[in-house]
Order: sequence, then C-alpha cells, then structure tokens
Amino acid sequence: MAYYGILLPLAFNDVFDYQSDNETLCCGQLVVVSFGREELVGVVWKIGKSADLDIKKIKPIKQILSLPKLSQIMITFIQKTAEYNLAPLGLVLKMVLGQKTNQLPKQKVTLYGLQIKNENLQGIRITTARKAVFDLMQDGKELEKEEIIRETGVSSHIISAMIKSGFLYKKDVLVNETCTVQHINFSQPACLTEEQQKAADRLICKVNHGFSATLLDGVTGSGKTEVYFEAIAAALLSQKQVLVLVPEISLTSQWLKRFELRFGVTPYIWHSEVGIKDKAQTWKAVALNRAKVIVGARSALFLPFSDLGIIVVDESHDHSFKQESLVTYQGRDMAVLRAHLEKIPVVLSSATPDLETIINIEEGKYDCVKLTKRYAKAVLPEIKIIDLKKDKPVKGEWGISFMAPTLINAINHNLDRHEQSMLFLNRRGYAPLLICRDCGHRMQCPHCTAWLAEHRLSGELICHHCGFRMYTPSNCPQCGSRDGLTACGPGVERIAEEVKYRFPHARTAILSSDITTNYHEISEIIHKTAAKEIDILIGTQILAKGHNFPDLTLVGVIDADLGLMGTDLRSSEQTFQLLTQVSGRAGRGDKKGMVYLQTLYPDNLVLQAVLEHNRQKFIDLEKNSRKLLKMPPFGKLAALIVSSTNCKAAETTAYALGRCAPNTQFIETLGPAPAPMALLRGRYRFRLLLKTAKTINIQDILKKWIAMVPSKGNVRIDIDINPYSFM
DNA sequence: AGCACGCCGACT
DNA sequence: GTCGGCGTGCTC
Repeated sequence: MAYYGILLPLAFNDVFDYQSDNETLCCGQLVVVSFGREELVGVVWKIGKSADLDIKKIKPIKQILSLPKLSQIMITFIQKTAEYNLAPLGLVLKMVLGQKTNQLPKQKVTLYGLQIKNENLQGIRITTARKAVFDLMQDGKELEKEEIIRETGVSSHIISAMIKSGFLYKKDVLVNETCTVQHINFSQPACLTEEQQKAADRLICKVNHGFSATLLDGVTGSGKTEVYFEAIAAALLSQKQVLVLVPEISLTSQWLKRFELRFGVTPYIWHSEVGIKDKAQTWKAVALNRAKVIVGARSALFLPFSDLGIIVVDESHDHSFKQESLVTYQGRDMAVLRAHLEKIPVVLSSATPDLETIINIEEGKYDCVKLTKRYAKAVLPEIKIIDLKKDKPVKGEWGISFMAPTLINAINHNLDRHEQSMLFLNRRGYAPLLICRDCGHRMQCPHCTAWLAEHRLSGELICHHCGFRMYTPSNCPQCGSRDGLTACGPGVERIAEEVKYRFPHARTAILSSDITTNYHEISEIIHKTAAKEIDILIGTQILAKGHNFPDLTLVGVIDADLGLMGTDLRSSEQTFQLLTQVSGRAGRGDKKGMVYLQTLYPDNLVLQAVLEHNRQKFIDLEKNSRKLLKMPPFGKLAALIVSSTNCKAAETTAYALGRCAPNTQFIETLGPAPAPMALLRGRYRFRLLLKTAKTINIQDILKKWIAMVPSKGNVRIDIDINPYSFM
C-alpha cells in the first residue's frame, strides 16, 4: 500500500492524500478519486503522505487513467503559472484539465439495433416511419439515435416507441478512439514577397533551436499571417505540434480558410464556445500527439501538448489575452513562459505591439522581425481628423446626428463609387445611458456602479458589467414622466439608425458582440462584406481584428476620444492600438483607403501619432510617462480587490490591509479606496495598488502582506499581477 | 467550489 | 413547535 498526494482541480494550494495498491505511480499521472461526495480527476503531485492524518480517513485512488501523464514541463508550467499570478495550484490545474469530463475515459455512446428480423414482421402494424427504420437497420447495423433520425427522417419519438414495443434494443458502448493523426499537406507552396520571405526565413531558423521569443512586427495588411505560416510549416515538417493563440473573437472562418489553403487541413479549435464533446476529443488528441495544429483563445495555452514545436501569438497586443477572472494571467506572457520551459520558439505577431514587448526587444530579450510594406499594391490609408467643434453634425428629422458633414460626404462618395465603408464605435447598444428629461433620474444597474445601456433592438436596458437586464420602462421610474426618458449618447445601434435615414438605399449590417452572438453569425456578416453584399458595415471592436476586405476604402471612427480620458494605465495605449488597427482595415486592396477620426480634441498627441502613422512618436510619449510614474514595464504593479456582499466587511479588511502596507524605498502602496466599480455583481469592492521596483519579488511581498490580515469567510481578496483594467 | 452543520428569526 | 435564512468550516 502506497500513499500519494493528489492535486485536485479546485481552489486549493496543496494536495490531498490518497492510497493505492499500486506502488509505482509517478508524478503527473491522471487519476480518479472521490472527494467529498463528488468524483474528480486529479493528478499525482507528490509521492508519499503529505498530511498528518488518521489513516482511516485516507480514501483509495479509484482509477488510474490510461492517458499520458502530465510531463515534467507541464508540472513546472502549472507551478510557475500559479506562483507568478498568485493563484491556487488547483485552479491552474483546472485550466489544464479543462472540462471535468475531458479525461474521463468511458465516454458512452448509446447504440440502437434491430431486435427482430424483417422477415418476421407478420402481424405487426407497420407504419411508413417504422418501415424506414426496419429497412435501414435490417442488416444488423447498430447506430446512434441521431444517425437513425438523419438517415430516415423519423422523429426520436418513434424510436422510443419502437424500443418500448421491443422492436429495437439499445446498448451502451464505450466510445472507440477513432481520432487519427492529422495529416498535413505541404504541397501548397507559399506565395511571398521578397520582404515576407526574408522575414519567414528568419523565423524558420528559430524552429528546432531551443527557446526564442520574436516579435513579428508588421504594419496592418503586410501579411504577417502568411509569414508565420512558414514558421509553422517548418515545425510541422519536423513532426512537432503547433499552437496558435488568437484573440477571442478573431478566430474567423477567414483565418481558417487561409490556413486550410496553405496546409490542406483544418486545425483543432479551442475556445469557450466549443462544445464539451469536441473539447474532450481535442484534449485527448493533443495529449496523445494526434492533433498537430491547434488554434485557440488564451485557454488553449494550458492544453497538455506532448511534443510542442512552436507557439504563435497572433495580434499579441490584444487585451483579450489577459484573463481577468478566476486565475488572472496575461496569456502572452504565459505563452513566453511555456515556450521557455518547452525550449521552443514563440512568435508574437502584431502591428501595434505593447510597450512591454518593445522594451523586451530594446533590452535584447526578444528578437524582432519587421515587415514594412503592405501586401501587393496596397498602401497605408490616409488618416484625417474631423474636429467636431468646427465640423458639427447637423440634426436630422430623426433627431440628433453623430456624424460630421465631412464624413457623410465621404460615405456618399464611396457609395457612388460602389466601394465599401465601415463605421466604428466601440460602444454596444443604442445608447450608453437613459436620463429623464423631467427629473434628471438616470437608469442605473442595481448590482453595479454603472449606467444601464439602452438596447433598442431587444427593447431592454442592459448592464454591460454584470449582464443585468430589464425591459425599457415607458415611464420614468422616479417621477413617472411619460416621455421623459431620453437616450443619451450613441451606441452602434443608434449609428445604424442614422445611417438608415441618411443612406436609405445602402445595404448595411451591424457587427457587435451582443447582436451577433455566435461565430456563425459573425462569419456570415464577414463573408457578406467580403463578397461586397454590404455597403456600410457598422460595428464595435470586433471590426478591428484582422479582417481583410479589399474593397473597403473608408473607415469612419465615430468617437476617437472614447478611451483617451481613461484613468487606466493602458487606456492611451489601447486607444492607439485600436485606432491603428481599425484604420488598418481601410485600403487593403489596390485602392487607397481613407480614414476619418471624429474628435473633440484634435490636438491630442495620441491622435496625432495615429494620424501620422507614427508609432515611434506614440511609444516615446508613452515610455516617458510610464517611466516617470515607475509603471510597468519600468516597475511592477499589482492590484488587490477586496470584495464582499457586505460593504462594511469589505471595508474593514481593506483598511486592515492598508494599515499594514509594506511601504519602503522600493515599495509603494496606494489605497484602499472604493474601486472604480465600487459595486460589481452585487459585491462591494475596495482597491489597493502595490507598486514596486523591478528588482523586487512582488509575489513574495503580496503573500506576506495578505497573510497579515485575518481572512474572513465573506471577504475575498483578488490579486491581479500587472492589471490591465483598473476597474 | 460545493455541501453540511448549526444557530437564530418568522409563521402554521 | 417547525421551516429556512446564510455564516462557518471541511473535504484526503
């Protein structure tokens, strides 16, 4: 009898002891154990007993899974990820194991077969539907319910009835692992420009040569994707697995098509919307080294690759690589960590790299490969600023206008020439706020410090932070005024409304994450746009991501100031990136693009940098301001959010933390203060910030600091290393 | 995270 | 007298 410390996918930092007759288990092996009243997949983490515990309480390991064990690299990756982000080990393991059922071996399939032969049908009432089933299955076939339905068109009701009357039998079978090794087709040659080929060659050199981090730095439309495809090809040629991380929303069928065209194979896909059945298959295929290419959102980074050869982080500047809930981590950084442990190259691809990456290049930690020219005949678009104070929108018969005459003229011009236009506003819904004209009442979320946004298409008011929704009231809830409630400010729906009035004959579409909720709908609009079935595309930041519309020649940014006033450390960087990316959608074909930025602050330096396509100007600006404030990447930063459903309890803990703040020459703390979102999802929140010199181990400081205040059940302390959102 | 245990207020 | 609120602590 041997004892093992098992790490479970729950919010614990330590193992639980279990016993087994098998004395030869090793660390990393996947096992099934019962925990409390549930059954869990865990991992052998320590050999021997860890806790001083009554032997009678130690339960047996129920089952040892016949899947490959987690590699030493994987174990180290879990440890380092937990350590760096101050997350419980178990929660990081949970990200690795993914869906609870992924690893459970017995995935049952229920098969149906015919109980009686066709020739023995005398005396049985036989309907056409039943006949169809008999005909289909007479040669002893055993099929799944869905297959029978698909083949015969009968309803599942009829199958149930046939089982009841004994015509069909049903049996459960363990699913057979049919998944085979992905076959890559290398016969499709790449078609690259000279500059692209040079860049590709430099990336290819890194494959099979240990760890390296490289920024693939190319202007929008320079064909970065085709370039990193060549590095992928090199890794695949040496039989290695490939991981491509993409921002959440940009995994479009457009990207997949390009991939399939080059490699003749569909990559395995991993993101939150993939169903659990597919996820389970992908997980196993990755672990068994049958899946060679995986493309996914940040969570794909935690898949148990057995022979990874390269990681590509596409649009690496994108903020969606930063996970903010449960375990907070920066996917881009964790990708570099994993590549380091796996001793493989990681390629960060972006037209607007973040300051962290740029500093890493300047310090010689990362390499940089540049692409300076747009693909084929395309040139960078011309960007113009519209000063909304001088070029005022003119009110129309539908109400207030949000588009300056200059922009409207440009769109009209574009419609005449049958070229496409895109209007960008990073705000969902119809209006961000409803205010009562009679009493001044503003519609606020009951669970958050936030206004409710009006969504006119669904007739609802929605909180964009917690998802609270209610039907839009007809009367003001405070003063009862019948038509006092007035939409304040624009959202994409409102822009679409104005577009409909102004350009009644144009074919328009809205692309916004709440209207087009799934990948299918998004893909459809993208395809329609690419096929020139849309004249004016209106949307939120989904539009900024790598889409390629050759006939799109005009981009109008409705509110370029959105985000400029943010209190956030990264808000100006994000604005610069977003505006550059959005502008980059224009003029990707052989016609020159035109971009208009509507603003109230035409002299703003960030806008000026966008206007001049002058990234260096922006970077210098940003570098100086962060250096001055000793903010990342020139110092380290962590945010602590103390939250509770009980306001007093959260406040008490927050102030207790404040009183024992570890201030020194190199460590500075701020707060506590009510968090910018003082109430979120029904929890009262206080925030503290910890800023240290680069040489300080900020994790150690945090651990010691938090240990100084007694933990209370109701109060939660969330730690965010290198916070992106200051909310 | 679940889930049970347990200690107080409301109500048949 | 019981039903049920959720604060506290445990799960090998």
